[in-house]
Amino acid sequence: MKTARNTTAKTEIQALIVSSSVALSHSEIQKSLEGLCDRVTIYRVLERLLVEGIIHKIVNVDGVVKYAGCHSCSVKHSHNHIHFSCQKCKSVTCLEDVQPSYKLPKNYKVSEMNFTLSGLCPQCL
Amino acid sequence: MKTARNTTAKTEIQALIVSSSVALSHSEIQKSLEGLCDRVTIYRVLERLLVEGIIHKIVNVDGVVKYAGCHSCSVKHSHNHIHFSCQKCKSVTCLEDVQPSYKLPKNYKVSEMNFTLSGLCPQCL
DNA sequence: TAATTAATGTAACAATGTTGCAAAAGTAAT
DNA sequence: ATTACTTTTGCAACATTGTTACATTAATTA
Repeated sequence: MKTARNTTAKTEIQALIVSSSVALSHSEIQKSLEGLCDRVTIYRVLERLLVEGIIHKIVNVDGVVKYAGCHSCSVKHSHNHIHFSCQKCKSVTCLEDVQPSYKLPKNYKVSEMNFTLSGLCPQCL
Repeated sequence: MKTARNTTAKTEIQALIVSSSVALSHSEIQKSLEGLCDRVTIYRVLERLLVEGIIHKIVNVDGVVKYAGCHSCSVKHSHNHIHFSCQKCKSVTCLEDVQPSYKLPKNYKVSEMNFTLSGLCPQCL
């Protein structure tokens, strides 16, 4: 059977993302790790953490892909929360408590939601 | 002064996007044009159409960048509408009538909204 | 029709992401 | 601790998407 292994790369990357208050991009992670492992390894570890449900992936409004830890998914793994993207410092934050409402268009079957607000975060305001 | 010129590339690309019921990606546009112009020209024409406010840019939840015509922006150019992304046929549609509501988090200044619902579109349902 | 300059094609480059394969490193059993 | 097994890694190569510089082409105006 296939058993997952705990490697330095995985441990470090996971700790980095989970302890961060904002979502991190691949290149930001790479910079933080300072050559601990290869570029490709980071991609593969991220993929693994996604599958394991430890982190989730966010495509920002500018197309930059970021990763954030799953803080409130311990019981049910869902990501129907708003993300806030700061136009000044480029940070992406999960606003886990904000649940938007909308009138469901007919004949559409919704299975996922992706809601990002852009503007200025509290730090940049 | 700088005067815009009507070229074949611009005319064709604009017609393609405006007449399409779904948002189109760069590669989809390139396929449709069948070598009418270079890859780079398409990027430049798209940039021009964006600046002129004829089309708008959508970054889909999967990170694919798409372009759609501005149908209801004749008076005021705003794009605070929902987009629907079909997980089966990969189409992205503007649901211009749907306006979501949400409780604004304090200390955040919102200037833009990006809301995409994923699932199955009427054609794929 | 000629002059002006916007727009294009080409080539080169950068960033991001994926894949195949051999080497390295966890894990479990001896 | 050593061995055997197989996951994970590093490397190289490649694909896609997007940008930039520069010479050429072509749209507009006089």
